[in-house]
Amino acid sequence: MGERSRGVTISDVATHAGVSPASVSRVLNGRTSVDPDIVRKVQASIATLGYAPSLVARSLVHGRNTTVAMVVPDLENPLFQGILKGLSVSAAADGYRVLVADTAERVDDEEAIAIEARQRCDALVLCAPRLPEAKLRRLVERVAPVVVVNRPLPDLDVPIVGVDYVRGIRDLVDHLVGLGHRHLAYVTGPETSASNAERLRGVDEALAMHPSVRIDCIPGGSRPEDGEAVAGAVVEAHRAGVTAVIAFNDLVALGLLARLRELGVDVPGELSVAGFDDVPMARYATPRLTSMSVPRTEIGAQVWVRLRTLIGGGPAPHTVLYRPRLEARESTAAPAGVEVST
Amino acid sequence: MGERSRGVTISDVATHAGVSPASVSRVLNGRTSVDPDIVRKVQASIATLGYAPSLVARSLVHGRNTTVAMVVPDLENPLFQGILKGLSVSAAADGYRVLVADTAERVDDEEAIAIEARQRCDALVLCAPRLPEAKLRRLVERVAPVVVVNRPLPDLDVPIVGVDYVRGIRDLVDHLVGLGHRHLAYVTGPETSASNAERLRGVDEALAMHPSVRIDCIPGGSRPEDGEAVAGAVVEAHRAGVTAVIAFNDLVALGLLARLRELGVDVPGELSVAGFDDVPMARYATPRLTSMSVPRTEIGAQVWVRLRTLIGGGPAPHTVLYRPRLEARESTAAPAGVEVST
DNA sequence: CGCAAGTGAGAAATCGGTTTCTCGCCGAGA
DNA sequence: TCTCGGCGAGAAACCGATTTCTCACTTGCG
Repeated sequence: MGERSRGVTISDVATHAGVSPASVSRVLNGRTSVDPDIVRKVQASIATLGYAPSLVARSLVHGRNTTVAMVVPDLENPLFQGILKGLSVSAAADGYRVLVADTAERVDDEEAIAIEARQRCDALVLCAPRLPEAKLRRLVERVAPVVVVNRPLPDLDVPIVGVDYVRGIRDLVDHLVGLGHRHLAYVTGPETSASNAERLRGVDEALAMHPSVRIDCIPGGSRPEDGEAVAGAVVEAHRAGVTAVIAFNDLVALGLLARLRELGVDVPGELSVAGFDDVPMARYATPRLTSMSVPRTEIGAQVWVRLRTLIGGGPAPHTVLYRPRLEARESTAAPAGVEVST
Repeated sequence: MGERSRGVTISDVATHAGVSPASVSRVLNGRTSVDPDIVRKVQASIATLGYAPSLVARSLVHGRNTTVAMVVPDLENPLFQGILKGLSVSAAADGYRVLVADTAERVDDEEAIAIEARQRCDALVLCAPRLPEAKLRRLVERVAPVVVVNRPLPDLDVPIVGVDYVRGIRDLVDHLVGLGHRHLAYVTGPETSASNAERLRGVDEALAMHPSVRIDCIPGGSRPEDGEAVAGAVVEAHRAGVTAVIAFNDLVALGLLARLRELGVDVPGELSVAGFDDVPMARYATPRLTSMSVPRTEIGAQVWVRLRTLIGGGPAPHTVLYRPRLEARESTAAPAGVEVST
């Protein structure tokens, strides 16, 4: 595969150097000591013939690829991009490469794609926010070693790296309530999304902690278009008393922000808007978008740490949840007519 | 690798079914006709044992991986993300997977990374906007089959898929001149970037076509931070008479836009701003950003078409350049005091 | 000086499949 | 009835490395 000269093999090198293939292999891997004379001859032959060992053949012998796969629903999602980046860079430091498998949001193909991808690699990273939990559990067992991203899977010893959306939403609500808001709205994500369910739990918990606060739900989505589409409903909610809106994620928030401006709604003067994920563009929005920051590349790095342990035969590493950090920017402020008390 | 049961091989299946490994292989691949009885027995055994053939072993025999690699300087760049998406989806349709190799902008490692990535795969996609041309030419020969993205390489029969930045800039200048602007500024990209060089050629050609127009260059960069950083210089240029700014890309333009707003500059009232690439967020900026749209995923798809031809041993496919399409939005308008004539 | 231990290099087995080779068996035509 | 062609299945070679096995040759110590 990797050889440009259409196939110079280890035997070719051996013949050319007048030694056995085994010796060439020894020189290459330096496991045992070999006669300096042979080393020199072999190295010369390698250089002359332009030999590069076949990684496939090596993989066959060693039973591993030094490759891992990452299955994602949509490569265009900034969250997964960040994770991929972090994973790919960390893995590279250990000589591993990452293969991507975009399921194009087709939940039905997800299982097959994951299995196929797994066959090519030593391990798998699974980002499957939409896959029903039962299916996911079955799948996870089949494709071990595997690390799951952003899905709680109680009672399964699969390492998970995720974001504490529940806590994140609570913190975000706290921020808004602290500013003086009492009537909020949450623009929901895709119904089947696991992380949307988490966020809804966050909303519930926040309500429990702030009995005087009300949070309405507005059906939304996960992309900027959804944010634009929901702007009308948001304006209505605003008329009904809502003073702050939390969007499922930043993409939705950014779409919403753009449309609100066109509708003449002043953010944050009339209405506060917050997103989630802190995508790179959030801080360049108008107004700069308040968001909950999640360490995308750090998550990717942590995924790699766990994957590496599993590949090495180590015990299942612990699950880890990152608590999002509030990035308070311009899009959230005290509601009209409320003095900020400090 | 892919087998969960720690290695059930084709021989195990053969033994269990009471036939030869060769027959199992025949059943699996269906090349020649086999006794229906054997087929049934083999399939039963496969199901019972939960057998899955080793793709590595297959690769060794066939001499190919059904995997291609894509080398990118930075996975966080929306352009490369789009290309990766398009490539990955198209390749998947033909049973190929894509391996990513992020060089983290380290030009010096690019060559080694590319070669290593190539060894694992059947072919390579090279995105190397900063690699010096001489090095790139050498590299391209070593890693064939390869498709190059966004780099002109005259007199080398390597298929290239790219964007016609020269033409794009010319069209963008035309747009601004058409609006009435006569004094523009171009915020440059990274000095070593090949596509920045192309854009500069576009600037030159535009100047040649519009003798009365003046275009100043302002050293910039490729990220939003660079756009913010350059805002001061842009304001100065504005004072000196510049009425429209073209940024190296959308990221820079968006950063610039955010900072200009803070500086109290009205866009497009006082100053028009345009970007390049039409990243997803461009249309949600404030004001919605005028940009030159490049078909990111389509480029990825075209890369795959060419790669597939090369892998199949076909003749080097033709190079293709996409002409960016103007997406005129709110961030560009006629300069103050100029009536738009139509 | 002789024998055991140590060293290093080639031969051969192995990884897990595919593909070619070979041969037995069948039916058809002479 | 004999032979030739065709077909199908097992045996064996092969893909390109690594690793174990084997053995000749040193070396060291008694």
